[in-house]
Amino acid sequence: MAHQPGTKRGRPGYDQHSMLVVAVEAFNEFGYDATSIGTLAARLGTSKAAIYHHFSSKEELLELALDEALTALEGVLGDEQADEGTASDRLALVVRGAVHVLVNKLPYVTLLLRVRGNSDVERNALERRKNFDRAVTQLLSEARAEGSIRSDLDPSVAERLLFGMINSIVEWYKPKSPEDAARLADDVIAVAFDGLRVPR
Amino acid sequence: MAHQPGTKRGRPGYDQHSMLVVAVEAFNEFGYDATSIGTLAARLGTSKAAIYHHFSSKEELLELALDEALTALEGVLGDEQADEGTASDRLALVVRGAVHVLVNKLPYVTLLLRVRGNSDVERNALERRKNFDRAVTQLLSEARAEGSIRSDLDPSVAERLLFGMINSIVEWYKPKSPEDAARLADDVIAVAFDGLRVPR
DNA sequence: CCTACCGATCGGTAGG
DNA sequence: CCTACCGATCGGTAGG
Repeated sequence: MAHQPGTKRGRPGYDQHSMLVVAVEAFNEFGYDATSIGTLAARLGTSKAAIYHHFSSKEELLELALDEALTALEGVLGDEQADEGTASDRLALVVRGAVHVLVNKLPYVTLLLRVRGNSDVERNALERRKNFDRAVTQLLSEARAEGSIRSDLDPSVAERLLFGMINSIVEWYKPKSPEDAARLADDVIAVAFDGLRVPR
Repeated sequence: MAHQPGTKRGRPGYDQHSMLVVAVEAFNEFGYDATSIGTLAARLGTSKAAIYHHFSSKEELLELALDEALTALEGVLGDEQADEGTASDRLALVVRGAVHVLVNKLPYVTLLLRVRGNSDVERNALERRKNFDRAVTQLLSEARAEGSIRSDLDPSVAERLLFGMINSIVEWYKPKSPEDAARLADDVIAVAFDGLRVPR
């Protein structure tokens, strides 16, 4: 910020972040490639040049949006590492944290999960996601060594199925109350750890 | 077919289906929108006009590919309805069948799962997916009424989490042997029904 | 921030 | 007369 907080100078237009919010919405609706800067300008009620005032390229919009999601997800791992509990407890903490990030950063995570690696920005984001998945796989291995996670299945397959379930939330979740998000995290943990079958 | 099977006339080029296979690969690699007919022609080693000989539009390529995935998935429901077992048994049959369709029709299902509804063809495909999901939700309700599925969670949330896990397979599965696909189906059923925790 | 544009490439089609 | 194309180019629109 180059000027005092709270003061407004120049036109009462968009700042970088409020423009990013609209852009990410459009990217999720039409797909990143299919969203032209022209379409975006129309949505914002500005010109294309107005967008290039805040961002140097279409890809910078994508990069900033992906970073928002990845920083939040990586933060969940930071919380976990500080914990003193068993691997199983820390795993539950990561699952709960990831569900909350998905819900709180829904549009950014949605965009992240659709990245395919078609550019350096996308490949970099995929690399950060891979590191996250590796850390969770490691946690699953530890929980398995503890005897709290079933041993008849490969930890990396388990990780993919677990986060396949978690990540799919972006496909259908409609933001409601914070209690709703906590309930969803409980449901995910219940299904992931104990399955759909009635608890025996 | 207008001529005898086995006979070849004209150039030994692509037929509609072999061209579709290459197109679907490209759509999954770059995204449907980001894949131009020109790029496709380059991959095929043909001209754009050669593609338009076999397909009336780019969208017809998408439509035929999506239909291949949807027909296979709908077939799984047909198998289930013929079964005489409990709802729980039929649900397991659908899960196993869906995993096999994902593996056997991997590129087509991958494409289907990335459809966002940006055209009539895409919206029609989403409608057929919704009908599939509705049928599975109904099956989960029946299994719950039977007492075989936990009752502390909404059947439609359960369906979304279950198929979120199943569908995520397209993000990482690399086709290997048929035994491998059967093993994957077993793993999915184990995690979905009994969870990651050690069986008590 | 706007208007006025650029080099290039898009999906699709012509005649042969 | 068929299937399977080619070289060239159309009117519009993309990101910048």
